Amino acid sequence: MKTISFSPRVQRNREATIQSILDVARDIMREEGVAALSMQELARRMDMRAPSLYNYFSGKMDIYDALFRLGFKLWGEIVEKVAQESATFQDEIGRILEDYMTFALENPELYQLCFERPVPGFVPSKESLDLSFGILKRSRQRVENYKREIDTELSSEQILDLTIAVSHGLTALHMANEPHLPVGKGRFGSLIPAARSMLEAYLLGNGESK
Amino acid sequence: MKTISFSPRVQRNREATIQSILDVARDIMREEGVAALSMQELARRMDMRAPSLYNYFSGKMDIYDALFRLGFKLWGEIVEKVAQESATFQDEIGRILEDYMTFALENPELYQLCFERPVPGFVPSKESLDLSFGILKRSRQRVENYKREIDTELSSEQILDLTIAVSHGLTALHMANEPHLPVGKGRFGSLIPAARSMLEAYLLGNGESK
DNA sequence: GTCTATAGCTGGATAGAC
DNA sequence: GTCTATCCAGCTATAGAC
Repeated sequence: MKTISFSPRVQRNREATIQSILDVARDIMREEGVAALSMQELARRMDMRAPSLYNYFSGKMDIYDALFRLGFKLWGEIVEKVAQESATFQDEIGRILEDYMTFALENPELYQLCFERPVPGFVPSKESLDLSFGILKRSRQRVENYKREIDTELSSEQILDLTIAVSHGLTALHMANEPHLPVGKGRFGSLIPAARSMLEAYLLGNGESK
Repeated sequence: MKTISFSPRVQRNREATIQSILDVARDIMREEGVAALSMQELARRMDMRAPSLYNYFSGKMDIYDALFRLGFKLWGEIVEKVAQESATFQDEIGRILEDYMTFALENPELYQLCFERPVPGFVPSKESLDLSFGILKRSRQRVENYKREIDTELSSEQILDLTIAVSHGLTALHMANEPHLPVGKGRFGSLIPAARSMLEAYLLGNGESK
């Protein structure tokens, strides 16, 4: 009887609580839709009252913003890993096509929050936008380095944007139509090899097929 | 003094009122976000009380469903027009890339409702889904007819889906990043000619550039 | 067909006790 | 840091008078 009872939620410290809030928020967004997050439901699942959440975040938009940053942090790590592990431009295109869809499948709520605009009224903070823009800039730099082996009139920005557009098109349609199927399967997921061949052929003047 | 005063809204008949409700609903969705439509705001702008709307629609989801059908009706008309006016498969690909983005720019709220999933809880009725699937089937039939001039191992379904994915990728990113710019302009809008060349080269084995 | 009234609920956020 | 209490607002939808 030396201590009073503990809430089931881990209470170690402030950072752990913040982490837990973000995790639970992601659960809600995944289950009920990104735009359906509510402070009350979040508090309910945290075994808290809603006002307590305001000790950790200044409001709902602040939570969205933190998750927006988390999404780009995770995506940025994937991009860096792809860059390190790719020997050729072809490899890198193929990996990006696949890893973009994998990211969306594993983190659908972050994918939607970061790459679509499902929440009326949510505008990422400047700090968050800077983070996402930094990833874009590093990618442009990488394409610039590959530029000598690329046979096209397109600028390195255009090469990158075209690759992003193809990746996004396949992934967005996969998520909208067959989000239950894994990477590589389904109407759009199965088109990754074709999309890769298409981009390679167009950017490298190499007609080699899948 | 034979008649009492008229509401400013056109009262000719039921059909005109329904039309007007849908128009005003689109205004709201465009201004405040697709998911932000509300019966009260809708009634306010119609100079009605909210309960009166229920004489025309069974609820908010019924309005979304009507607009979903309208979106695919308009899009279907565009696809038919493109089909009629295109002499070659190349023409048709180029027109679709451009007209898909034009449709999104001119009807952003219908585009989002039909091709993204921004409204938690909205599921199109079977009737509406049948309409959208009919457009897809006719498009597949058209690609099948072109198949003889296409040099690829892809099925006609895959050819169509790859074209759709590229169109959607460019358009979705254009709408998310630079919706104020017209077709053909901006980071992604300006990539339409490149995307067209890429698809042509891949599907027709024709390296001819833009 | 339109209205008033209202049920019934959910939400974001704050004040202030402890 | 957490709570109770509360404000204030919004919403969908229905009942029933006219």
